[in-house]
Amino acid sequence: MQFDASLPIYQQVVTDIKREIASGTVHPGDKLPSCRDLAVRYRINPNTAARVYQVLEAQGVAETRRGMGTYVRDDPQLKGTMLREMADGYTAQYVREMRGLGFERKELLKILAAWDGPEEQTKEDTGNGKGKTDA
Amino acid sequence: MQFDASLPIYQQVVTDIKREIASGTVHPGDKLPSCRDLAVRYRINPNTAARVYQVLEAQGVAETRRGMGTYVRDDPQLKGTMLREMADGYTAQYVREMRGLGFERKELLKILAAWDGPEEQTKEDTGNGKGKTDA
DNA sequence: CTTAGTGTACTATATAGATAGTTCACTAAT
DNA sequence: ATTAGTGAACTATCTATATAGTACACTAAG
Repeated sequence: MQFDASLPIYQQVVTDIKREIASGTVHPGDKLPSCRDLAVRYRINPNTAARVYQVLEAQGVAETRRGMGTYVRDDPQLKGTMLREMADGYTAQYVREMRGLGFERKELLKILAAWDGPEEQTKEDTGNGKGKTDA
Repeated sequence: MQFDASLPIYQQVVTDIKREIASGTVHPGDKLPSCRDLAVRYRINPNTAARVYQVLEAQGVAETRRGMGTYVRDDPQLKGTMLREMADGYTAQYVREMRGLGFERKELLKILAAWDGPEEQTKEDTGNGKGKTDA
């Protein structure tokens, strides 16, 4: 995983773990990696990894048991709640940004329907621009 | 304007000025406020304001003439170029985020079509949650 | 020339973030 | 009791950001 320099690393890792829960890759009750393992996986400092778990616990996403590890909160509704929360957050931000540029919802639908931009780069895909917004 | 603590202020001001150009509030050739005026308008430090113009110049959006001020580059295509650039950037990010949550384009269209969430708060709008994503 | 307004450059201070390294406290297994 | 693995708590250093304040160089207008 590569980090965006304009956002704290620990926040990006927090978001990534929440994404894994929301998308069903990690489940409520699952044990998360130890601070030291997490640091290795994301190539970050163990202190930064510990901070990730402190934030997740503060947000009610994870539970920490000293000496035992950190676990995803065992709440069957957790996945659905987080999926809705994150999707709504992304959508609200997108609509806000596009409105700031002068686009109304109707135009957003047209742009998204025509969107074929950067579809997951693969090895063979040399990534020629292809078509984007023609508005 | 209020700033997001998780992003450098100068970057947020840069984006705001580019948004004004893309949406047609400010036009190519227009004179931008002086560093000191900009600092007053955004309630930031004059040094931070100067940095904003350095970034805008580096990005080819503005031209600085020492002793005279900073101007939006006088290119008739600038507005269109920036509008496309910013809209594509926002859309690409949105699609990427939602795909990470497991949503395909078809679902995005449904979510956006049903979206009525946080429409620009006005004085009368007390901001009750209203309906959001029901996925 | 003088003045006002411009961008630029510098010193200094303060804070947040990230790193490195060490140590401690708790838990489970042996 | 010992050991290994866990989170937590420190000290220290470094960088980026933002602030305050001062000074300088250039431009146009008087």
